[in-house]
Amino acid sequence: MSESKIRNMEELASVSGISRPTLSKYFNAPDSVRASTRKKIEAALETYDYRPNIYAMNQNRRLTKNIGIVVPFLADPFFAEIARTLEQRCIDAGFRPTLFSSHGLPELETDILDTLLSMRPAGVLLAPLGRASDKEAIERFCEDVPTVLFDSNVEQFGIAFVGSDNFQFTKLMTDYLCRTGEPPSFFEMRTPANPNAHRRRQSYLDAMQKFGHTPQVISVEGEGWQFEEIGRLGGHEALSSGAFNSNSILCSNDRLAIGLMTACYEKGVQVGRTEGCSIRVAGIDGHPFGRYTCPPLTTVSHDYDAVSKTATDTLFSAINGDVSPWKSTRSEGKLIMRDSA
Amino acid sequence: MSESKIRNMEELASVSGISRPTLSKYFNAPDSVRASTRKKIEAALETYDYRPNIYAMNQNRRLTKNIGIVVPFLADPFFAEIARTLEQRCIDAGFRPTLFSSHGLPELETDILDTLLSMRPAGVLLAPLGRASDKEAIERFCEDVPTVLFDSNVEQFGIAFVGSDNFQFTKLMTDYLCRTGEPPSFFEMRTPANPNAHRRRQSYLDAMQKFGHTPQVISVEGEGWQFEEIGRLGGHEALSSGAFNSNSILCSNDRLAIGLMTACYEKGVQVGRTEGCSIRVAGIDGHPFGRYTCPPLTTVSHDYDAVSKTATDTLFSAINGDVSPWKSTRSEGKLIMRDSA
DNA sequence: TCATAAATTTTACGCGCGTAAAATTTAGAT
DNA sequence: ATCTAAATTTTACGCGCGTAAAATTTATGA
Repeated sequence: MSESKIRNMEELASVSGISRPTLSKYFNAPDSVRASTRKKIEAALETYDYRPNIYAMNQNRRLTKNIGIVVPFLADPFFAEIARTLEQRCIDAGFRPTLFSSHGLPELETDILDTLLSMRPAGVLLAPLGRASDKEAIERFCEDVPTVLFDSNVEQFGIAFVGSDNFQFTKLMTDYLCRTGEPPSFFEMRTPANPNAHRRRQSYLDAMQKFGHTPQVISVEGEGWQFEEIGRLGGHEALSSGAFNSNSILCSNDRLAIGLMTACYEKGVQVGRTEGCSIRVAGIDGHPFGRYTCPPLTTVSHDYDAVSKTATDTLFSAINGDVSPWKSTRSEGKLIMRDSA
Repeated sequence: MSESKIRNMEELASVSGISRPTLSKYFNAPDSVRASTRKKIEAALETYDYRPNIYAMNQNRRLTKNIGIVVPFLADPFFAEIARTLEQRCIDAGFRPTLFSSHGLPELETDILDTLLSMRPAGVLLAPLGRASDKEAIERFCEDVPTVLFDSNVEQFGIAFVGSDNFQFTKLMTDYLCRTGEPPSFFEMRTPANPNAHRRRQSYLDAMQKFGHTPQVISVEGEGWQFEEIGRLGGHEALSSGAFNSNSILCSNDRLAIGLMTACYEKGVQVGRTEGCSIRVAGIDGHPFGRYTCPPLTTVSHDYDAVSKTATDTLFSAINGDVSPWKSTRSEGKLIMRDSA
């Protein structure tokens, strides 16, 4: 009943009859103390409501339980979703994830790495900005902190890369489009933020060649992460000038596709694969909102579970001391057939 | 040249010729030391690359420089955007923001408050889940930590509430729809996650009465934060049964509107305000993707800047000791006229 | 009952920095 | 040159916990 708040482990030791070092051991690994001792501690914990001071803990621990999760652009639902999954896996494994978004800004990305450095995290899951990243800063960071890169690869930094197989994604969709209609043109940003874009273009070219079709790549201007707007403006221009050789358009990513579809709407061009439609539009990424575009967007979805599981498993085993050579894992995607193509 | 890393403030003191307490003072407020001293410190800092241990700092400081930002659902671009703005303002003010998302889960929200408690933050910006929140947990939390609630209000907890004027939002849109076409029906979730929904319905009812029209509220079933899907399914049902008395539909929020528009598309119902369209759809929130729906969504946009500025200013002055009575601030929204209504 | 290993307690030290009070130096003005 | 207030240094203590080593207790089996 003495609801006097416990201030520190010392006080908890006196009221619980357990020594402070044993309490310390308990908080770091409840199973490392005898069952009877654990019972006593947990009983005391219910009466007294005490929680260790994380700053004192982290100051003295060799390694904190913190894990940093960094994504390039959190307002993109794709990253929001992958971040959510990663976060949950870290919590389940007993770590404390902290989420950061670079908001598309290279300086901010570097600042975040700086902040992370001072947090002395056990590990970091980093999706770099890509082209705009300060690669030297990332390299230096990876030397100090166990880091798994995901989504987009930058050299062979960190302990591993985990992402999606962009070649398989694009080939899958190119294949589908060729089988069900005209071979597609490819719609992309000329200077994409994300290096995956180059793999996607190349994979499109490879697939078209393999199928014996003539490829066409439409590269539109635009910088930054406002992909929808870039797609819309570029789409207007391409449609006006009759640039598309095909009535099937494969977009480098879903957000670009959403923008292109808006341009089509604004130009009165019917999108879809049914009668009366004059253009098919497909994307890549499995964007959560793709289901609700009009028409719903045909796309290739990332395997969020596989990517996040591989990324966290790799990081956790590295934290536990497993030293394996640098490795790249790329998950396959699933075709999501909807009405846009 | 002696690139030997500085381990702590003590070592920096010896190499810089400045005493440790003065260095401590510098790191807490660079302007609090003499200009000449600051020069010396900053010169040393460039040669030796040292950064204070945040855990040791936070352990001893009366108050940390941490600020928690909690949103109910980060995959919603509205919250991603407001979180981004808040984050930036905290950084600019010299604080260290940490971002959390409840992911729509009440237990997670409580866990986050627990985590925050152990971080001893200087303050917290909290957008609660709403109806599903553990109100007692929030109340207890607010007693211990200076907290500004935003987006959706829960009682009069914390030091203030900052949000949008949902009455003004809804009235503005209702007014617009009445002036430009048939008075709207109102489309909402029967059991909304967010309490703002009730204000919006009430405001719709008030406005309709004021304009002398008969209101109609369509409440659709569905739980959780998958608003688009709820809107789509509810939309299908309403369209099939001919439930709508009006050809103008005001949706309680943009995501619901996006779902309804998808339902319209799937039913072959033309949305828009031009010739040949049979239904107008409007939303509320200024959702970033509303510009790219087909047709683009007419909506009322939050004043992100005003909300985030008021929220952070309120919190910062509270942290600085200003004790003012609980206050609620609600910013007005701007009508964004597009093609859907 | 006794031996043995495991768990726990005791004891002691250190982590890196905040902070307070007193002693000293410095800057700016007289 | 002298004075005064501000800045700085010195000195000293504490924060809450990790961790190591030695001493002690406990559990388990023979």
